[in-house]
Amino acid sequence: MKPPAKKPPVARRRRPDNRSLASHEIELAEFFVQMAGILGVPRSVAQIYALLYAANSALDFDQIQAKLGMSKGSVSQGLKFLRDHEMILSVKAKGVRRERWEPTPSLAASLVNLVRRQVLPALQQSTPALQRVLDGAQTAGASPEVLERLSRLKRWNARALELFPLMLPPSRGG
Amino acid sequence: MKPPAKKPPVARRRRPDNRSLASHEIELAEFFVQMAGILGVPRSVAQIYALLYAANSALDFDQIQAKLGMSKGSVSQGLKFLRDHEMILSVKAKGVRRERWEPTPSLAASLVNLVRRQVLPALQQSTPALQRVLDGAQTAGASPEVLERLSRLKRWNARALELFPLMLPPSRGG
DNA sequence: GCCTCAGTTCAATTTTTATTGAAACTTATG
DNA sequence: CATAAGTTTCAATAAAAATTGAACTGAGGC
Repeated sequence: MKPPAKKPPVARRRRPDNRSLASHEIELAEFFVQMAGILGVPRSVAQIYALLYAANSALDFDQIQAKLGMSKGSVSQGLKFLRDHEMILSVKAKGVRRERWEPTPSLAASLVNLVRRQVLPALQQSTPALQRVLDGAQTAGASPEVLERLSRLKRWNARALELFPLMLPPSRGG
Repeated sequence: MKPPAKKPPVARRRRPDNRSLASHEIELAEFFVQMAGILGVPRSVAQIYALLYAANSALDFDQIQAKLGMSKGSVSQGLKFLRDHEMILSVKAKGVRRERWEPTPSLAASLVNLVRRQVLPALQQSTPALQRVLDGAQTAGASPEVLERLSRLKRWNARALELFPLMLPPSRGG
């Protein structure tokens, strides 16, 4: 587990100093980076999202790269992640090739999506696995307490699978 | 973000082969490891928990180390983590120095604890931060849309802070 | 009071994950 | 069709996180 933030986390890494960002943009990025950390989303993705979130208008690839001092690769991957999770939308002006990005209206929906994509596949996989575990334990002569624990786990798993899809309609087309 | 499990994840790392674990114990460990991954809990911790979860009786330090083929350091830190999050309990027989461990009765409560400890401090910190962001944006002449987004974020943060403590009584003594 | 056992700490190391950047790919457009 | 803008890919590299193990601590027993 990541070391729980000891003292002043003295910036050891050579990060661009983002002179072009206003202080409130920097602070918002810090907020998103922290939240993203909990969800296992990389810093660069959170930074991009924060930038778009606080922007008065949609931004294009190069603006993002310049403002954050980030490599093309990171910007591309970050935008892909955000697109895939329906957290940003492209705003196309006709006659303009370049895509411009802004956050989707509902951050809430995006977050639910994000969590669902992490958790659902795991839950689905584990349904048969937990059954096998229970069978194995029974065969191996596990105590009644252990069998009870394992059954409870299996019931939970099943219930979570039922409940999850109700949180929000799945993304269309997926 | 961790590469999303490409092909057969051919075990590259030299992990102990745990010959002494029954197949259902191994499969349960895999389940817990996967779930732990989502919560950002290290593999070794999940393995220890799984071992205790499927054990017919409480296990001591050396038994855990032997069964999992893990270093003393990892076992010590893993047990500390599990203790700190109230996921295991020590069962003391008198006249015996060595501590023996078993899972706490409620995995649910433990998980809520775990999540709360990750999220609550972040939410608390961000309350003033988000206010500053909003003020800064206002000063910097942000558009009404941006100001609206930021206010919504702030309201959410506040609401989450209200709601969280209701999930379960906080651990006593903390 | 010393010795031993049980466990902890933490610097060094290994493993995993994120980021970079140059080359490759993909269209719109002259 | 050639060009070039816009973007993606991916091998190499950097950074972060987990694990190890040897030195250390401290509670009991003797």
